[in-house]
Amino acid sequence: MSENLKLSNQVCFPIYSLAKEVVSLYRPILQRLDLTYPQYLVMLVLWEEGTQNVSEIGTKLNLDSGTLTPLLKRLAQKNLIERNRSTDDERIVEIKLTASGQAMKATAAEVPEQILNSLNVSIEQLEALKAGIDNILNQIKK
Amino acid sequence: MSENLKLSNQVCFPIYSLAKEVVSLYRPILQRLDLTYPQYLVMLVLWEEGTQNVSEIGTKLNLDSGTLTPLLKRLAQKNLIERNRSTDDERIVEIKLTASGQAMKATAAEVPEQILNSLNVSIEQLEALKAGIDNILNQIKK
DNA sequence: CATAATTAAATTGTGTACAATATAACAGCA
DNA sequence: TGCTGTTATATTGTACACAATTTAATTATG
Repeated sequence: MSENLKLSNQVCFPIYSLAKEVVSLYRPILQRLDLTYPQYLVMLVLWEEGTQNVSEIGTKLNLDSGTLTPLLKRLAQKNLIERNRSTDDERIVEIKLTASGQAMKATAAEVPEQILNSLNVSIEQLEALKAGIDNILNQIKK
Repeated sequence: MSENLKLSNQVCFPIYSLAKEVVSLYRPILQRLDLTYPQYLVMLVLWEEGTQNVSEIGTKLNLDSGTLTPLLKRLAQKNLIERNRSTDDERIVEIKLTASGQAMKATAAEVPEQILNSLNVSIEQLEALKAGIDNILNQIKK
């Protein structure tokens, strides 16, 4: 196989591995908040943008209702969010932070710093990686 | 939050998204082989390196027995591999390609090219991304 | 040699992911 | 109004992913 052809394996597998590594870097840090990484992503969306419906969250995180519905039920069970059918359009479920969910934002503010520390990489390296990834993500979406 | 602190989210989420995108690029292509991406990775290891035991595969792919045992049982059910306890050390399960699994190697040879095409990115961009990812992966492992 | 410690897989339980389908609600229109 | 098509979410089924535990086999040690 030519070197160019091997390249797809040599890039795709590291992407797959890196994503798992990143999630496992978050795991011990988020454990203190009793959150998984996808749950943390949902909370980030709600902290940044306030009440959202399921499909808005799904669009922002690239997750469908088959993933989000049970995840959101778990967040509701932890009393971090409320799930309410819109009275306006009863197909829509609005996801709203509870006081407890809102309060968690302050504690969670430490997470990025802890991740940056455990990533153990220079800002320049991160910027370069981000540029490379954004580049590919944009190409793929076309 | 400072720009530097935001950076971890701005890098980690794209990594997580890109990995999912990559797997979903493989999905339609691997579907013709009736393989998932993790199953394809296991087959690649066996095609490249021959008979391996479970933990050797796990080390190479960063997967533990909780993931591999059921995955390998599915590959065995498709008659692509055989699972045999080593007579030498009965704790060890040797994973060996069947004739059918070996034969699939030829068909699977087209996969990298199809992925490269659907990635729709220049070799240079891929090389740059690979360098960035390998860099971070090495740092994290320390 | 007997027992303790280690090792390799398997199992169990929880939590994503996503395709396919189902359900209910809404919108457009004859 | 009644029907049709669309939309938003939920459900079902399959397949990872990994922590924690279990089981069986091997190795180390007194």
